[in-house]
Amino acid sequence: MARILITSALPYINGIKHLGNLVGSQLPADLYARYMRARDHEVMFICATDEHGTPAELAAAKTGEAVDAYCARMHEVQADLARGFRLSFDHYGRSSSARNRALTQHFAGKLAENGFIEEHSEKQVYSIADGRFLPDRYIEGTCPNCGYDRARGDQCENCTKQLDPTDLINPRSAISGSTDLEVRETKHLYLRQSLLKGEIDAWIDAQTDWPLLTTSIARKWLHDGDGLQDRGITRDLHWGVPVKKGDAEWPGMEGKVFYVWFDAPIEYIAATAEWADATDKSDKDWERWWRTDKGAEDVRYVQFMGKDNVPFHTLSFPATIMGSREPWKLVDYIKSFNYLNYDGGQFSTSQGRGVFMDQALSILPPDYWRWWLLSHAPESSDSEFTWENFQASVNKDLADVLGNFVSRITKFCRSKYGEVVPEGGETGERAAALVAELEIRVRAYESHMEAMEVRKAAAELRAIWAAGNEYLQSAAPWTVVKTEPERAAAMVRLSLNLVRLYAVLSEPFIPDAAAVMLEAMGTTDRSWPGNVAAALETLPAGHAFTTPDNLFRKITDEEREDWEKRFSGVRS
RNA sequence: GGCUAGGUAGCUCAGCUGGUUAGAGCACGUGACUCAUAAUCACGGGGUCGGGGGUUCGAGUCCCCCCCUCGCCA
Repeated sequence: MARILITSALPYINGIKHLGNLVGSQLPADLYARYMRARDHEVMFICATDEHGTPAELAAAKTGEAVDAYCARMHEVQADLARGFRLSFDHYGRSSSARNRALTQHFAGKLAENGFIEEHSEKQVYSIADGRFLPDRYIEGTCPNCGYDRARGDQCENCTKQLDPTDLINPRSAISGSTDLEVRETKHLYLRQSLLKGEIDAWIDAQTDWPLLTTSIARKWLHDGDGLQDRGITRDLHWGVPVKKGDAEWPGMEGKVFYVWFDAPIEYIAATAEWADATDKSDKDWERWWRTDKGAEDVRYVQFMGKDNVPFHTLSFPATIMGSREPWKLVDYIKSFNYLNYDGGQFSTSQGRGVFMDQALSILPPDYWRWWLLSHAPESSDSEFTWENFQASVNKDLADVLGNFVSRITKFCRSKYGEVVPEGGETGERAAALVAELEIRVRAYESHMEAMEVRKAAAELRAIWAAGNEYLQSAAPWTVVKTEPERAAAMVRLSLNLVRLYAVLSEPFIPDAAAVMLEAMGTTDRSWPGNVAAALETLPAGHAFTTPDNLFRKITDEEREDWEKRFSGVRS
């Protein structure tokens, strides 16, 4: 039994995520976690909402809530949706937790002690009306280069010229529109990543089994231009982790907070501590996942994320951990995803384009979405969601291939033998061939799951389902039963056992349907098939079962057209 | 403009270090079956592997040039 730590990139707090966000990290991470648990490994699966920063403050201001109340509410909304999609987090934490505050301050203190923090004085624009400093994106004005009147503080979107906020003509706050601005001197902390460049470089070089997508992004940032740059880790905001050196005050940094990218990944660790708190465990229990001096040396740590998150996880977060000079666990494998497009364009949170998690669940149960998203995960390149493809995939794979298999065998058995696994007879050559095929396919499925080859695993699982239909079709118990009822009984017995096997194998993809299948088969035996032949003798003759309702319904053309229209525009 | 990843059957995609007639699922056609959610199973049609050069006995697979899509960066 191995110990596997799994984290999914943290969804930002300001709003409901779309299906592209879901398939880019949380969903494949859940697939992997469920599979590893099914294989009897000890799994810690962690996710959390990323709550700090200006976007959260602005979103709260819009709804008229205090920012902490807004975050608490939105956390519940997102946690609810995660449950709705059956995401099996051991803990769904919050980056605004007390644990993360303490841990973030602890890391900052250690980094300072070890000489990896530098104080910089800089000039920034302060808005008197808003009572705050305005980061680059939150100040607008006229571009001195081209005259475009909505240039942002960091860049003019019209002529692409890079700007300093102080260059803008007639600058105004993008938050309130106020022009009552002044330039103030402010001090910030920088993480001296440049000093760690050699160490990070060597570490990346050692990751020979990582996908090119991951290492090439890291190398680009390490080697381009002047190499890895130091980064500011503090901001003049109210909402965030107060800047402290461990438990101690940080002179000159009063009223400032850590920048969100610094505290967010630390939340992976803090959320595990939150898990311990929530389940009445001790510090030891979470530290054995994260501290290599306290039992984590045999943990395999896998991170899931979209490609946009790769730089933070290959450079910034490792720099934080390495620079602490404490024995924290570094990631062992990063699984990154490309983007999912929506019907010829991009999913867009800001424009409300695409299908969002709450909308998806309002029209169909989670298994339908899980199956389509995972079997079309954007692994090797960006992939595309279309309603037509979704309908075809769900109807064919889930309803016709798997659902109908369960339906035809349980109903046939019920009408000929009653709702009991029939006894007698011997299975023949066809059954032996089926077992041999499944033995090969199940091993292939396992190796794809272990390698996190999500699409390939889905394709293999589908082939495993189809093998059951092929067997039934060629064995034809409905014909055999007329002349040799015992031989037909053996075929039915084998097929009912296939239903249980399918439930066990399919659970990581479609947990609800798997639960229904197991319940219908009247068993709680979820043991993984070490040997397919043996696994197909789990339900003995005389074992009672029930005939379930259809596992999946089909999506009609009318529904598809309706949804296509409903989700074509902008979310209201 | 620089960089990454792509451009393979109508659609969504596989094709590792170059090697027999280029694969899968869906869609389409024909047949079989009738237990089942008008489901299933078998067989078949369909591609000059973005374009052009080159290396090689042999290239979708390597090299060069060009075109197109997507993303990141400046």
